[in-house]
Amino acid sequence: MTTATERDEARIAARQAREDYNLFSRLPAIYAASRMQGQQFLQHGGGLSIVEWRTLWDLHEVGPMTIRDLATIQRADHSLLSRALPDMRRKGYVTMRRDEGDGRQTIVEIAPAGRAAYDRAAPVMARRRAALREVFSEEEIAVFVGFLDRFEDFLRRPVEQVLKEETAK
Amino acid sequence: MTTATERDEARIAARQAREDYNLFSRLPAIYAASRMQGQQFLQHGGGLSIVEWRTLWDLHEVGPMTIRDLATIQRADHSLLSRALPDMRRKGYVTMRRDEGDGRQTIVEIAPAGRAAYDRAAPVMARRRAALREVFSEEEIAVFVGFLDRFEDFLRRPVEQVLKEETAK
DNA sequence: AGATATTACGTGACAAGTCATATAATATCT
DNA sequence: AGATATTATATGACTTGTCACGTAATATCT
Repeated sequence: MTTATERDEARIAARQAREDYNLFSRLPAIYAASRMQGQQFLQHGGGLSIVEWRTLWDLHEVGPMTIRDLATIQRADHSLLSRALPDMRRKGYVTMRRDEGDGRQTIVEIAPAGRAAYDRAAPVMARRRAALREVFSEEEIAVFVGFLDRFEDFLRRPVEQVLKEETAK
Repeated sequence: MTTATERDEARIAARQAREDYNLFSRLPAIYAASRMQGQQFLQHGGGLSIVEWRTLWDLHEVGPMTIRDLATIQRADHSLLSRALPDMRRKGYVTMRRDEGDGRQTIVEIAPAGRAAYDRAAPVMARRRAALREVFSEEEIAVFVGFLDRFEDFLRRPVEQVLKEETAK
């Protein structure tokens, strides 16, 4: 706690250096930078949005899927896909049909225009991934992903559980 | 590339497992989970939003700052703070005054109601950070932060530079 | 067979980020 | 002293996430 009444550049710099080690503080900027960079790469590869790219890539690699399947692979809420897909259908990128066996489900499939858009963006995005592998070794990525797994497990613990453990101590 | 015409659960599972090792794919969900969990913690600690909490914490630790200072510490665009602060002033959390020496700058200072809101949220958020230290050792956090630093450096490289390096090869 | 529970998707509402642009104030240059 | 360049903030517009809720279809139970 400070009783400082005037702006103090040294304190500002110290605060920033300290927050560099706060994982919670680091994520917003890194995530935003990743998204912005991804969007810029896609601008060079045909102009797809991040969600469009991700979805076409998934459909291209896996084949037809439900909205729930896409949400599961992308670790996102189904509403994100539910909202994006009608526009993608309008652009001719995908087809959407109700599943004959289960009327609740929608089967999404890549369409020729989507395949073309995928073909245009894929080399650019592959270059991005290759460039990252010049910065991190395969072993380092494995360790990094291990940290992310553990961090995500922590983030998904119920808040009440985390707060209750303190009371038990 | 697949020519699959039917939904295939094994392919879906394989795709998801593979994307687990794609750092770009991992970030959106982890960032969103961090934010949602942070909001839930704050609900237990007085109801501040994430941006409000971060800002009050910074002002409490450092003292008066400009909007640019806050944006620098939080590694965020100045517009995020510029937008949040008038509401925080309206709630009595902060005061805002033009700098006498430089009329372009706004000096933001924590106010009594902000200090009270900070005091209520701080123990809850401290518990969150303490709980994370039970999951990661200090050494592991240092390595993790090193990876994040390198990743962020990569993410901030101009796209043209990354794409040009391929051409040079 | 009918009632109840569960699941899949669509939509409302919102938070939190960014980039771009405009305005005002200051710094620098000639 | 005046012109030009730079900087700080405010605002427009947008993207991408989530949670909550409603509707429709299916699964399960009695």
